[in-house]
Amino acid sequence: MKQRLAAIGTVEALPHRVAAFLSREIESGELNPGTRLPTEQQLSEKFGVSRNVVREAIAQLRADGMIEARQGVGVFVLAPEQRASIRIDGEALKATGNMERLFELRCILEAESAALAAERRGQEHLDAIKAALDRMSGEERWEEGSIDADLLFHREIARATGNNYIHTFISFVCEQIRRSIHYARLTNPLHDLVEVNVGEHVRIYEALVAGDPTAAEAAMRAHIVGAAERVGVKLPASRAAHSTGR
Amino acid sequence: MKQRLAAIGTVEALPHRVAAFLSREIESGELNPGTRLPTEQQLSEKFGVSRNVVREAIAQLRADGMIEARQGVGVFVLAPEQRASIRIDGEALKATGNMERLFELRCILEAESAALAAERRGQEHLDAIKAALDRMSGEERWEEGSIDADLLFHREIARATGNNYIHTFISFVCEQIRRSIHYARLTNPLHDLVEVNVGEHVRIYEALVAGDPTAAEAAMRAHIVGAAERVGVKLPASRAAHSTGR
DNA sequence: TTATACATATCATCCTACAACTGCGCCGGA
DNA sequence: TCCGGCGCAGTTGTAGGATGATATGTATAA
Repeated sequence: MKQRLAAIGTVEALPHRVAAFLSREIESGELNPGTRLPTEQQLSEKFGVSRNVVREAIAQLRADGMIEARQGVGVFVLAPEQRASIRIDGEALKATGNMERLFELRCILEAESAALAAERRGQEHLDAIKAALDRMSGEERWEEGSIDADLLFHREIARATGNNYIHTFISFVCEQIRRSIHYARLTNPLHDLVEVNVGEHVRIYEALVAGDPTAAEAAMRAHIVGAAERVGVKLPASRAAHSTGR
Repeated sequence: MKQRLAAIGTVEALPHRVAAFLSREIESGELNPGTRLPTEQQLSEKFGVSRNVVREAIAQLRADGMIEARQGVGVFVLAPEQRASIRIDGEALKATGNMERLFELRCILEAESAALAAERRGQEHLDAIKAALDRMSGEERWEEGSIDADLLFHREIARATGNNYIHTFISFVCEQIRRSIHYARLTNPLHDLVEVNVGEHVRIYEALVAGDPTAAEAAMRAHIVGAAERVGVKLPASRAAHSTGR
């Protein structure tokens, strides 16, 4: 039985499509943990691809810890708790495509990140943050380079928390933001208020230098609300104004 | 030029070993972002394996967003910030201090999540949360089933925020937590204080029913600090006590 | 009944060949 | 000299067969 893999116009690689198909089947619960997948032979016939392609697809799923292959026996679906690694990919988030929600998450993460950074930052962190700030200020308009510098500024703050998980998460969110910005530019003209943007960053930086968690958090919240508005997103007020004083 | 892959006693699959080798080279900075990897042919000769094995290794790295393959050109190293996915593997949790950092991240996400959920939850959300709570209470000891119910409780709260990004992130962290619990159980005996744990959850639930964001956030922070302590992790006090009153 | 040997199924690896794509240089014409 | 088309070499992508390694079930013999 041959089965067409979503015949989109895209030239996406075959292994990726097979992996995505199996992945959906597993996530949706059609294939319960513990069940055995069809053999490589059967899968290659089912999808109309070579076994080689199937093997690469399985390699991807196995790298994600979603399945386990036992030589001479078969390939089995793993339960979430016995997975060796976990992954979030950008595609999963793009589906909702809701910039407002993305900024909301960003606000949560970065506000706390700023507060933690204010308490824990060392001189080297301040230097790195300052360097990013300077790069940002040098730009005339809000171009690609200044977006880079902007996001670097935020990543450096995350790094200053000393918590690698926070750093990883914020880096990830920043990349999503970058893509959203690209998209937003196409739909509605951005207000290139460079000086406003830089001013907000300066206030965050000053709070970090002062080692004042409360001020850093407040400045960060204000900045993200502002940044959201500049790309045409309005955050719910209740959360935006949340816990600025503790 | 043949090169021996770390000849550990383990019978780990060849593709995994190749992927690990390349991964280390990239992480350590020996291969800068933008540089081209040797061709599949060269790699297969270098490692003394077939090209097929090399391809599977590359497939894994590509799934991690670490490299990018362009047909007819070559395979290139991607910069960390342009990776399309984030991944954390279980081994990393065993490093000292990682669990503490993980709980710190969890505290940030879940505290805000609880506050948002208190504002936005509908009746269906409350029902789902209550169902998880009941399942948890039914258990005598802190067994696998109650851990499932516990994490489900938290995921349902995340879902009640109506923000899919938050839900995805918290689900991700929850899986890490599950694993850290498994690991903690092996090293030090857990205090099976079921009633304490359930009590903390009840207080969160009540705050959600009441629609009180402040109380929900406080209850969640108290719970996570308590949960961390029960697996032998002490969160920094400054953050644990943060902004419980706003 | 039990234990050993065999047959089978399946994944793991290797191999060769070809297709698809890219970049670059060669070559002919204006 | 300049320029554009065209083919060639190199690289990844896909196909398919062959063989080795390993686990599982089965049949046979003691």
